[in-house]
Order: sequence, then structure tokens, then C-alpha cells
Amino acid sequence: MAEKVTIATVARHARVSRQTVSNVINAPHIVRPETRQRVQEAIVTLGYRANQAARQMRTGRSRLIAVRIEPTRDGINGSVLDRFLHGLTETAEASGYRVMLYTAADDDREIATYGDLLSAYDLDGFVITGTDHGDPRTAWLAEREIPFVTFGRPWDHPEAHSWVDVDGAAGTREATAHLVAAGHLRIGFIGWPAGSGVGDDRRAGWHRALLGAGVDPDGLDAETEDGIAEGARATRELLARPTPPTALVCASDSLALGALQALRTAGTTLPVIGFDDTPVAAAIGLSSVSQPLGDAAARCVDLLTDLLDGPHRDPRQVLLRPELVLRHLA
Amino acid sequence: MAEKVTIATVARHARVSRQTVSNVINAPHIVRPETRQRVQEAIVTLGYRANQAARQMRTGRSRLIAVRIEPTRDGINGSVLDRFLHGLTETAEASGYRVMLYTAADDDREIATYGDLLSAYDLDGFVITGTDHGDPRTAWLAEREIPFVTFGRPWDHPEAHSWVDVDGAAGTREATAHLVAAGHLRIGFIGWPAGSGVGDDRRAGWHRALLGAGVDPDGLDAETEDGIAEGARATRELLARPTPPTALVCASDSLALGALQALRTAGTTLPVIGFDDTPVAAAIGLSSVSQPLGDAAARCVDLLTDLLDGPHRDPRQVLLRPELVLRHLA
DNA sequence: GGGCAGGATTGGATCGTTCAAGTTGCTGGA
DNA sequence: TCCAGCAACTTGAACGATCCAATCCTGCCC
Repeated sequence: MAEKVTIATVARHARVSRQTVSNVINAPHIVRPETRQRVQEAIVTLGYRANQAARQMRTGRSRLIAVRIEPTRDGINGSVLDRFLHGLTETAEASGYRVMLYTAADDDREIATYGDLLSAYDLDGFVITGTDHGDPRTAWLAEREIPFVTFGRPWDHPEAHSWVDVDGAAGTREATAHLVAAGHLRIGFIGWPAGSGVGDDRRAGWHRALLGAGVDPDGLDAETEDGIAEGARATRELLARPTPPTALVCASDSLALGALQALRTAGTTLPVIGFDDTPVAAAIGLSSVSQPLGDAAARCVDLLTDLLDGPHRDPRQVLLRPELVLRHLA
Repeated sequence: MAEKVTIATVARHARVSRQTVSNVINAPHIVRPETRQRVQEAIVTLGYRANQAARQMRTGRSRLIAVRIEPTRDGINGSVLDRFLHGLTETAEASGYRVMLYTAADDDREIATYGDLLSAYDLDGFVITGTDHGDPRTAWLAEREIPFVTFGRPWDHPEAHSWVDVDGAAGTREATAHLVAAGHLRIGFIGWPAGSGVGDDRRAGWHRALLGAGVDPDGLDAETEDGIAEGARATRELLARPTPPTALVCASDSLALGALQALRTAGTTLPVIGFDDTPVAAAIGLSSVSQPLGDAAARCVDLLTDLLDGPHRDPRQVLLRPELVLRHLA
């Protein structure tokens, strides 16, 4: 069992004071090169690592960022957050930060957890996923000037804080354009009920693409909650309309999967394009709009470390383009 | 901006000393009930929360456990770890612990990360997933007497340390028995190459079930790496044998998915049962053996907190039974 | 009423680090 | 010669909790 190596151990070994060792670590330029060298050698020889708890007590900074892990809902969309989380952990490590997880049943309890994490662990910042109109969580954090970045736009006030998002409209527009190029005109859209920022955005992309192609989107749109069964129901409903669509763009892979099931049951085949490029889409050969989750996570960490360490602490925004992944089903 | 509430603030407010407040928190029984009451009220009124960094400096304990987050490999099996992680975070929170994530490219670098986490953050313990024969990580931790629990058995030395695992053999046995009960005799198995603990275990369950039903398993077994394409190839190979199977049990949902694709291409249908009950299986109606991941995570936390706080610090083991989830494809 | 036992409470030291305020030694200008 | 000015390094104090040892009550018994 190796004994604890503290800054004092290093100082003794290099025959300098504790503070000089601290300076070598935190402000190397004020230490004479030969002394710096000697201290650095001692650090390596002894395998010294700064104790974060002690550092944190003095500085109030922990080099820890918190991310909420959500319950895996329908299991399909959960994988999106999973991939995001992995990217986040990797990039954070590269920047010298570590990721701490928390769960919360609802917004109120999530806010309570913020207080807990901040006072107990002196968390440096938060990455918030899945924001919505008038989110109380971001308001709480902003009020207390606690650094945070959201993955997802604040739809009400686009420049309220730092965020990273994926241009959903661009994704559905590209998907729709691809179907137009393949000769389709009556391209249906299955999306979520109006009112959610993400859902409205994805619908808007399809809408604009159709208008751009000179097609009237009227009567080609179905609104439903997310889910496989819901997607199937919406598809049957669309097929029963006077002029049914000849291709489908969906706001999620769950809906697209439901659409495929409904089509199979109805004995029809139409091209279907989903959204999120989940493992399920890959597994069954469903074309889908893929979000650059690794990139998004990396940019989140960038923006957050900017807020924490950077010279310019103004909020910044990043909008990433998704990519249409074509598979044999469209 | 609320100012910092320390143990001294609480002490002043309740007109007692810091030590008494500390006692109320850590050893309530030695404080007179009315004093305890007064202090507890002060804690609530002021919203006091103990600063972990300060506590940790004195006690050397951080109430933090570390879990590795793996790169999402084929995306299907990744979800297993995701669900496990969620359960872990929830249960840990309930026991007053928080989960910290780390990544590592290989075993050596993972071990290097252990040292980092331990000296920088004074981590209390580790939950290790995906152990294999002669794992260097568990050896490293055991040597230094660092508390850890694995999700997955140490196949070489069953009682070397605390672990939680799911009885894979019981799962494949039940799947096979179900197919036998449905009238099948020549039930094939698609599994991984011999040598991996998990893979051998799952194969053994199928093997025993067939023997129990009086069927010779010879020639009904295919070995392949994990993956959809690999599952499809193995299936085609099995179908080409002199006496092809009339039903299939697979060691993973990826393999099962490949099997389904191969069967569809071949214009055949056979009942197929997968393993892990991933979202993909649920989405396409594939029957699968479901691991109780939430339970497993909770037991991992239980065993770990036992090692950390408990009176009995001997390693303990937990083997959970999986459950066969039947869907329309079998 | 004094002494005593026992538990409740107090003050001081401590964990490892960084910040703030020194101390030392050297250079150079008057 | 003297001292201002600076660079390089050292020392003492502080962060907020817990541990330890000493002190203070309180009730009880003789």
C-alpha cells in the first residue's frame, strides 16, 4: 500500500517549499526553469497527484460537471442520450474535467438536486439535456449565475445562454428533398403535437422542403405522441385519407418503426425516413437522420469550459447539421 | 446569491458548538433529544448541506463510486450497460453515494485511471463491468484492498470478491425448454466462440436443456463473433446442414437479429429467441431473455456499500435469474 | 452539601491545497 | 554607498469538516 504523496512530500524531495510546487503546477511561468525542472522530476518520481478535495476547498472549484441520466423511456430514444453521454465523458476527460451523474424525477426535484450537488460537491457546471419552452431549470441556474450549457435550444430566448443543438429542420428538409429527388411529391410527415420546440422544428423542415418543391403540404401531416403504436396508428390514418402520401418522413425512429409495421400490415411499401439514427434503425435497415452526438457533446464541453476557464465568458451558441443516412428501406 | 452555509453557521444559529452539529449528523444518539431537535431545525431552516470536500479531507472518504462508460459498440448491446448505469445511479443516490464516470481504451489505461481517480478524488469504490478470465483490473484493485464489485462473475475464482451476475445458463435453458414445450426437438444455438465465460455459460444452458429433453445437441451448435452479419452467416450455415434446426436460441439479440434476416432472405420462418431483451428486440417483436438490470445494479450498490460501511466486510455474491420475454416471433 | 460518575459540550489540531503577505538576494540608478 | 525595484522563493493563514482531549453540567449518592 503506497503512502500518500502530498505537495509537502514533493516539496521536501525537491528541496523547495510547498508553494513553489503549487506554482509549478498552477503558474509555471513564475518559477525559474531549473527549479521547475527539479520539481517536475520529483512529481514524476513520487507519482504525485493533486488532491482535488483539498484544492477544491481553497478554490471552490471541483473540476466536476454534472449530467442528468434519464430513465430509459421507450428504449429506442434512450440510446441518443447514451451516445451523447459517452462523448461528453470522453471530451470532458480530455479537458481535465470529470462527469458526475444524477437522476431526477421531475424539474422541481432536479432543481433541488442542483442545490445539493453545488453545496456538497462544489460542482463547476451543468450540462442540461432536453430543455423545453420556459424551462424552470435554466431559469434557476441563470439566476444564480451557475455555469451551464444545454443540449437543445432555449426556444423562447435564442441567446439567453450557451447551447449546442442539432438543426432538426435541416435534417427533415434533407430527408424530404431526398424523397422529392426520388420522384415523390405527396410526402407525408408524422410528428409530435405542435408546441414542443424540437417537434415543431422538425416539422418545419419538411414543410419548407415541400413548399420549395411546389407541393402543398396540406393534408399530408399527422400529429401524435411519440411511440411505435402511435406511429402505426398515424400511418393508418394517413393511408386512409383521400390522397394518401407516397412516402413518409417521421420525427423519430419510434414513429418510423410504427409506420413500417402499419405498412407491412396493410400490405403496402412506401419509403420511410426516421430521425435519430438509433441502433434500431441501423438494425432493420431504416434510413434515418443522424445527429452528430459525439460532436455535440464535445462542443458542449467546449462551451462549458469556456464559461469556466475561458477569457471570453459570454454565452455562445452552436448549431450542428445532422446527416441523412440512407439504408435499403428508403 | 445565497451565501455559504457552513457547520459554523448552523452552530451559531442553534447556539451550540460545531462539534455538536457534527454529532447530530454523524452520531445522533449521543446528543440530547432537545438539542438534536434544535440543531436539525437549524439545518433545515438554513438549508445546510455538508461540504463533501471538507469531510473527505478529514475522513478520506468521498461517497463517490466510479463506473466505466464503454464506447457504444454495435449500438444494440450498448443499451444493456445504459440501463444498468441508470439503475446504478438511482440506487447509489438512495444510499447517499454519487456516480462518477470514466472512460478507458484498454485494461492498462483503465488501471492507470484507477490511480488517478483514487488519489485525485479519493474514490470510495468501483463497479466493474464486463470482466473476463484473469482480469488484470480486479487483480490490481484486490492487491491494494480497494473496495469493488463486479457485474459479471470472476470465472476463475468464484469467491474471490463481491459480484453480481445474471444466470445466463438458466436463461438459455428456459428459452430452450420453451421451444421444446412448443414441440421442437432440433433446437439450434448460435453463440460466441468457446473461451468467454459469459458465452460458455449461455451455451451450457441450451446444451443441458437439450440433453434433458433427450436430444443430442451435436451438430446444432454454431460459433461466431457477435454481430448481425455474423448471426446471419451462422444461420445460413446451420440451415445448410444435413438436419437443420427447427428453432433457434441465440447468445445475443444481435445474433438473433442476424438470424431473422437470414431466415427472411431464405424464405423460411423459424422461432428465434435472443438474449438481453434490447430495445431492438422489443421493437421488432423478437422474444428474448431479459436480464434484471435494475435489480443487478441495486445489488451491486448494496454489496459495495456493505464493503464500505457495513459490519460484515466479507465478499458476497449474488446470482440473479433472467426472465424469458415472449413476443410474437417465438 | 460535597464528591463523583457519566454524558454532553467545547476548543484546538488536522487533512492538502492555495492565497496573501512576507523574506531574501540581486541589479542598477542616484 | 544606499536603497528602490524586482524576481524567486518561503511562511502563515485559511477553506469546512472531523477527531481528540479537555471541560462543563447534571443528577445521584452518601
